[in-house]
Amino acid sequence: MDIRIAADTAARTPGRPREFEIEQALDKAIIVFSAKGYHGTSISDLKEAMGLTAGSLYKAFKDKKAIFLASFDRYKQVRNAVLDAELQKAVDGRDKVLRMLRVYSDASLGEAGRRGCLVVGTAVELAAYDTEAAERVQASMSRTEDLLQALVRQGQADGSIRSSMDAADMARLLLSVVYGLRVIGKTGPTPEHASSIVDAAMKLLD
Amino acid sequence: MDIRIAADTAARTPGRPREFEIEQALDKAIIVFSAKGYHGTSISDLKEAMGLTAGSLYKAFKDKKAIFLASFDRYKQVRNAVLDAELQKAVDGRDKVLRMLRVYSDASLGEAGRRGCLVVGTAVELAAYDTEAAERVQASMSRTEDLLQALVRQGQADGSIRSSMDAADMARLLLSVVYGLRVIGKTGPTPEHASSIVDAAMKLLD
DNA sequence: CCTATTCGGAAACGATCGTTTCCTATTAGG
DNA sequence: CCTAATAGGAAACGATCGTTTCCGAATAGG
Repeated sequence: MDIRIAADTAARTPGRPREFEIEQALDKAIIVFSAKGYHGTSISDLKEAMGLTAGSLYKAFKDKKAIFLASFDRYKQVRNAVLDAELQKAVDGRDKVLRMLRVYSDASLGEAGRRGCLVVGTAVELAAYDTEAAERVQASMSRTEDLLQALVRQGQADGSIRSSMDAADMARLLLSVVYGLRVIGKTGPTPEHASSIVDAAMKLLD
Repeated sequence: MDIRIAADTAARTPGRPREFEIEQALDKAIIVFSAKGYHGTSISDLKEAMGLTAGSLYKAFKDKKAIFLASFDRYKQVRNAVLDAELQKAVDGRDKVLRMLRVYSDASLGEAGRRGCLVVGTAVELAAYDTEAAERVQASMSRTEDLLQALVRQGQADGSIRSSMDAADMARLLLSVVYGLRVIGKTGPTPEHASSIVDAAMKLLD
């Protein structure tokens, strides 16, 4: 069985092999889509940013929409990895919430902040009339809300977060705060500005 | 002097008079721009929504960008009027904050919520590379933040809001909450969902 | 009444959009 | 070594984009 698996992983697809890494190309696409939005990004923009010709693009992806959705999925994967790594450093529930807020507030600063969040961007630009985009946004938002709620519950269980407020309500408010941070980040707040929002939000946990 | 003013207001411009009201047309444009964004809205979309031909559009506005900016300004004017009317009903500072949050939360529900906020949409889609759009977004956000801060200070002065937290910090957090509400509204939260966010935010004032 | 000016509307403009085609290059398998 | 299959790349596709032009209709001022 090991042999068969080894053979499978070693197996190459027939024909000329691709000369670029899909994920690296998507990382470039994410930057363009985040800054200019879906409709504001042309295939020419993507060709330049990803260093590919139209032929290679359309062999790797069905159409522009597929490039966008793949970028969205890759974005979620990368951001979730950053978040998970940060959460592992936390000592209790309250610390986890704090670190999560800081991940969002850091992402809202400077160049990355002006570039923006692909989830927020997709929600604002596409969710109203594109079902596929709306589903991914909805799933992403639910996931983030659920995570926040779990962190709050953990903090309430370990005593680091007050239990006098419903965890679900607290999570929804914090969800609103993090997306708001991403919106405010588009016009470039100062680090002090962003961290004051995080600090104020944390007072809710007392 | 009264006579001169009356003559001025009565003065008509030469040539054939315009057959539509600019502000009514802009109200239609706002709906389209909010739902589909700037780049997602074509001149054909605007023609259909506003009930105009390209000729009339380009005689009333320099170009597509000018239509958008005029829509943005009109949107701000309309929303500010709604907000001001609501604030006048309030009995104290805390009540003003509550009513302001409710104005945003109401706007985030149902069809209007899915359509979205033109300020948030412009921030997300255009602010990163369009200076003119970024300036208006920045001005709008600052104005909203300043208003929130003034309301909080008023509440702290009349004793309806706790003074143990800095008004500027509180205002920034609430600013983040209202923009977050608008983002969440794009995927259609339930009224209970939205009002639970408002209720949770109000607990910050205790 | 005549002239100047603006509007409404249809048609047409070049530019750019997203996408496809076609040819060559490069690989795997028999 | 030959065949099948895929990738890279340039050129070209029809469609749609934002915008302009042109013409008849409607108004104000002299």
